[in-house]
Amino acid sequence: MSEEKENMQTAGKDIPRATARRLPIYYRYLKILLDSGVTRISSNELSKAVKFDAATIRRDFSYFGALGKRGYGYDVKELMEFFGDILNQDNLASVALIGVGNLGQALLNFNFHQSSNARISAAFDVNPEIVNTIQSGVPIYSTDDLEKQIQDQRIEVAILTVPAEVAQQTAKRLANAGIQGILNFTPLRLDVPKEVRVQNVDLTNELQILLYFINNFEKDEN
Amino acid sequence: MSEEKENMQTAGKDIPRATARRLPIYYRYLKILLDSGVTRISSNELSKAVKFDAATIRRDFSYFGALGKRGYGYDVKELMEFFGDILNQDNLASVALIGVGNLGQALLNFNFHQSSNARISAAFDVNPEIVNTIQSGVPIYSTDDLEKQIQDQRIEVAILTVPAEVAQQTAKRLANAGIQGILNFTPLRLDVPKEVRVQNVDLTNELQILLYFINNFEKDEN
DNA sequence: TTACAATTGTTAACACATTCACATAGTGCT
DNA sequence: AGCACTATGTGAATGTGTTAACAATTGTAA
Repeated sequence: MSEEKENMQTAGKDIPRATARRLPIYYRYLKILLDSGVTRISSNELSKAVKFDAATIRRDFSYFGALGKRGYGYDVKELMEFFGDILNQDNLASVALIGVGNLGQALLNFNFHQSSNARISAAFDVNPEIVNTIQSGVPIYSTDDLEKQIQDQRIEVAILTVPAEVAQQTAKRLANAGIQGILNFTPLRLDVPKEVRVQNVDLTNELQILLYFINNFEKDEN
Repeated sequence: MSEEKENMQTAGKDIPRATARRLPIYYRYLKILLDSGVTRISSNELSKAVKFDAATIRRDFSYFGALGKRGYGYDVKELMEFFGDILNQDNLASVALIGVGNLGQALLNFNFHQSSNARISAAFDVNPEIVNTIQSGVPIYSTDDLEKQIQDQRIEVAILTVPAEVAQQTAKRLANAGIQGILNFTPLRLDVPKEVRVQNVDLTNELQILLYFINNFEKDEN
């Protein structure tokens, strides 16, 4: 297959990864600002809220064009709507949750929908006691029906919260079923075809990193 | 060579952040390898498992001295023990969980202890129905007792899973109580004194980033 | 013992990310 | 309308992270 790396001008330009990771954070704060009646904001004020350097914020915004006004700042509503478009906020994404254990259960309750353009529309587990029930408004299917449901419901993203032992084989099935992205909560580094994007969320790791920094740097920057 | 121990003790300051973030991942895989009887490994083999470039792995290891042998690779047991020391694996850290809601509950069950040197030894909540009970072996205290318990139990790290509305004020109390690190699951960017380290885990964000990249046909790691 | 294959440790180049610093352009006051 | 501010957008400098490439060194086999 030919990879169309140049063709991604669709919604944004060639946005640096570090900038992309900050977009949802900007978006969230802009929404808060708008809700509390703030109509304009400067990069310096925003900097205090989101804790990124003001120059970083201005540079980030500038990748999308000249969104501000010199001597004035940025119009909150305008900016928020702009980022809303980039983040596809008017388009609800259906997400599958694979593995309804402790963490899976919590994520079902978590209600991503409230704070993002995504919604868990199907969950899967092997436990016959919960299969075919509805938890937090989400139907639990048997893992046997993984491929069928993903295709029927046109689900593009999966949240993987299965035990480590079955993580790799499940990821393979997800990839075969046409999933485009996996939010991976297992500690394994998944092997997937290159067209599938994996975003790792490794809770044990985050805690260990925090402990490492505390033990090794008495005081330092964030 | 013979000053390996010294390197380990003093290395902290010079280790790049990016390297530090990979240490727990190396450690985990080395443990898996050791458990399955593997005694030696090359940077290339390890690269296939953890999905970092082999040169990156060698560079990471080299910050701690010459841990391998040319033409041979790395001794799994030696390496694992070395990283175990760096990550303070023989020293169990007591962690407080603040906020026993959906996510907090899941993290209580999660049992960090099994896969790391940390253990949740106290949890806090405002809900009188669960205060003074024990959940997953962890006592739930009233949030009123936050400062007292943290100081009595010499807890240095807190996992913050409270509602966003009270996140900042709780963080302030944690900082005042002498907490050194916060694993922040709330969507807020906390304001804390510079000696307190914050590690943000923003679940909605991770999902949004994944969706953004999928929608914009890009492909890269983490 | 010597030769060969394997694999490290590291230099130098590159790539990505952040920040400084300021010309520029627009705001808002009088 | 003019002037003093303000805050953007960005070139240049700096900082951080990754990777190609290979000399150096060791294990292993004959």
